[in-house]
Amino acid sequence: MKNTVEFRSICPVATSLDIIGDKWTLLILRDMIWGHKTLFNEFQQSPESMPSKMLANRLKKLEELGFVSKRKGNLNKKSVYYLLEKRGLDTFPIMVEMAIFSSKHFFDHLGTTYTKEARTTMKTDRQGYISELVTNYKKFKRNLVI
Amino acid sequence: MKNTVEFRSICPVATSLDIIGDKWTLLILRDMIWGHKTLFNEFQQSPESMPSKMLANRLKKLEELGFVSKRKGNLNKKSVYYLLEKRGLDTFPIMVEMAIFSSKHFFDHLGTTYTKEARTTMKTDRQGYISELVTNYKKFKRNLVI
DNA sequence: TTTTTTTAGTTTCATTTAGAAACTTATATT
DNA sequence: AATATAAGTTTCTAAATGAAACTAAAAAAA
Repeated sequence: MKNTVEFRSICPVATSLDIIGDKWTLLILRDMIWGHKTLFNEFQQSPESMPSKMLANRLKKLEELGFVSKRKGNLNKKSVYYLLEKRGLDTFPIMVEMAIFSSKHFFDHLGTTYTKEARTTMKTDRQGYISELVTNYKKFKRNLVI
Repeated sequence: MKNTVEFRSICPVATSLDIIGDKWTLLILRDMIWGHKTLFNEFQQSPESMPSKMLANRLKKLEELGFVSKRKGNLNKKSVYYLLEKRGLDTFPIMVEMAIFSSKHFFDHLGTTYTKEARTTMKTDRQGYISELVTNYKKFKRNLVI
């Protein structure tokens, strides 16, 4: 098992794909940003049912790359909290573009209900939407009692 | 080998990952948009050296999904031209965000030279940058003699 | 016209990665 | 003391990747 990222070229798109180009990595960050999830078993509850082996593997990689940090609970010593760092938050614009793309082109497959206005907000005030969610996350992180 | 995309959930981010969440798919689209590449062997020349099996597999998938179209050459009957359709062009904003992300966070790895001003243009006039490249591609496609 | 080259793939096979499921270890709760 | 919970790890099978050799049709060269 490899533990360092291999860069295939100096292309910025390829470089991003070398890091986040798989089916699971971004879903963890999605759950952190949109769902304020922090615990291993919270990530497991997501509708995509990430296998625990994959989850452990990707959390480790995300930590090594400085996307997230890991904190052992003080109150409950069995809990391990994963929190977003700046680098992790900076993947958010990529995910927003992904959301805009798939709700435009794969609309049928996504639930009509939540797609309609969510997409409108993202498109009409993309930067504002991003900023607000980032601000919210930071507040959540500040107030979190571990 | 599977030939239909399986959607794991109705999350718009997950849905995009189900389609473009791998190390090769977007690189083909990158070469089409930025490099105006159209032929099988042109894609093979890219610095990431995509294996021909992967390339054939991904081109087929991209065609099935309506991201690209395939045209047999008139002039040279042995050439097969791959061209971007609207759906393929619409992945461009995702790639731009990827480029902004990796040139910000993995600067050391990318060549200093081309990173500096390319990133400035993308950030300061993101929408303009996107529109121009899309316009350029459309012009290229219109004028292409097959 | 025969030979060689080019283009666009396909096939084969070894290696790597993914994923399901059962298991483990430390801590917490009853 | 017994049971449950959280966060993983291990094991094993299936699927995807990738290197390399191969193929078929068309074009160019000899």
